[in-house]
Amino acid sequence: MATFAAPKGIPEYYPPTSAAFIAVRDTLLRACALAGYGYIELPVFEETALYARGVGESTDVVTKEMYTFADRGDRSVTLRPEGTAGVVRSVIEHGLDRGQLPVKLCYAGPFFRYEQPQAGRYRQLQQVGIEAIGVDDPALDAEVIAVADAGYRAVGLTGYRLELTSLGDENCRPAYRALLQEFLRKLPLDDATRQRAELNPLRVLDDKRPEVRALLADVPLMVDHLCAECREHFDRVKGYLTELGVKFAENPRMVRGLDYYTRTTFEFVHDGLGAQSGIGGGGRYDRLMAELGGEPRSGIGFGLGVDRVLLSLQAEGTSIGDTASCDVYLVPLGDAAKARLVVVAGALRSAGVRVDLAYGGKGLKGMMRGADRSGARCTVVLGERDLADGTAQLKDMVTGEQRTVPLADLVSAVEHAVGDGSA
RNA sequence: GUGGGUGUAGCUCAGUCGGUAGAGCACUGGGUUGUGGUCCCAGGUGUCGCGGGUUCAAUUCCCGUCACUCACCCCA
Repeated sequence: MATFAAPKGIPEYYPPTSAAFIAVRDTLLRACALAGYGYIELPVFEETALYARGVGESTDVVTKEMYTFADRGDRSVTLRPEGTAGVVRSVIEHGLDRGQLPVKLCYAGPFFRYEQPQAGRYRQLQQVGIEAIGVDDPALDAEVIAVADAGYRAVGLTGYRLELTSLGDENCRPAYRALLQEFLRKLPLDDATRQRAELNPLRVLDDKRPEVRALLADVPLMVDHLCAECREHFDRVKGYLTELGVKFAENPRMVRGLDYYTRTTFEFVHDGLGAQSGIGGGGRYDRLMAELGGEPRSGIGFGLGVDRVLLSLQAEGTSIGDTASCDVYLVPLGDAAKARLVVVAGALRSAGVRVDLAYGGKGLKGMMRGADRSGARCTVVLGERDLADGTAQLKDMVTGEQRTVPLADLVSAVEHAVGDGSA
């Protein structure tokens, strides 16, 4: 009998670890909500041209990493490789930028890139992201970065750092690009790198090979060739971050893989992860709205990798999320007791208490073991003797203390026990 | 797409210098016929990734292949 396996490179989260996944995703989303970002749920696939034009024709993401296929109507569609293009498309399509600006949106979900999987790099990756469109105030750049930082701290991460730079804009980048190319052409580079220098020269700055790094010792840097406007914008972003207490380091050689970035660009890095050390990143994309056919509005946002945050937490030895499957575990001895506890379970669930019940024909010891494994704070044991007395046994699983409560008061007694942590 | 590593029980792995295999964890029951966590006892499962070669005999050696994994590239 042939068996099935999940597609290559796709992580799955099931209990008990799914609790941490949910907790990280929701905590990051909470950080976004705290700053006024409204949730947007987007299609998981879009017209291929949206990404080709939005992300950039020359990027690796577009040229070799997209899940592209023809639908039954022979339209070319692509599983979303990132979130920003879809958000911007939706903003334009629904005129979300006609109201008060900036439009502030956040999202969460799976993204897809056809890459060779390795530690921390998956073909289906989970991101939480935000986009703020329509205002180019440097205070907004600082806010976006601070929201990411707050999110990481809220999930309990400590060992990460923030790298920051400015990529300039359409006024100063073309001149710098030409300057950089001129510099690179004089270097003894291999063919592949030479080709990259012509196509996307900024990408060469990111080369990790020591011999290439050595050649680049005196390479001209964008931050030294920013126009006055970009210079001031960048300085003010840094000023706001300092006032916010968000620590950062300038990395003038930072390169992002998506073409739409302008001006402020940042990346959060965690050193406990191995080769794939970026746990989140983003930046400003002041030309994307116009590029995709909308009003020429600025924008800035980030994408945070939920999978990599989970790996980072693991590397730090930190845990997050409640792995207990219920608050109360009900243990019936006999059919009459079970009939009664099934009803109690329903009543408790209506009251918002997480309840599980021992099913199957296990002995008391086995059912109590089930109670222990469930992580429940307390257990209700109901047998024939209790039933005859009109009572039940309520046991605190931490202290081991057990007391008798009238069946009539059971629901409120359990609510109380679960609420204040003592039976 | 290119390299290295690894494929043995549900999981983590040991092992067989060639004679068809074990431990821990997990699970179930019992010790305790109405009480979990610690302890003790008992219980089961494997086409040893797949295909071929050498051999009396291959899970072991050889070749191929697939999968997983780490890394390059790139990114979350």
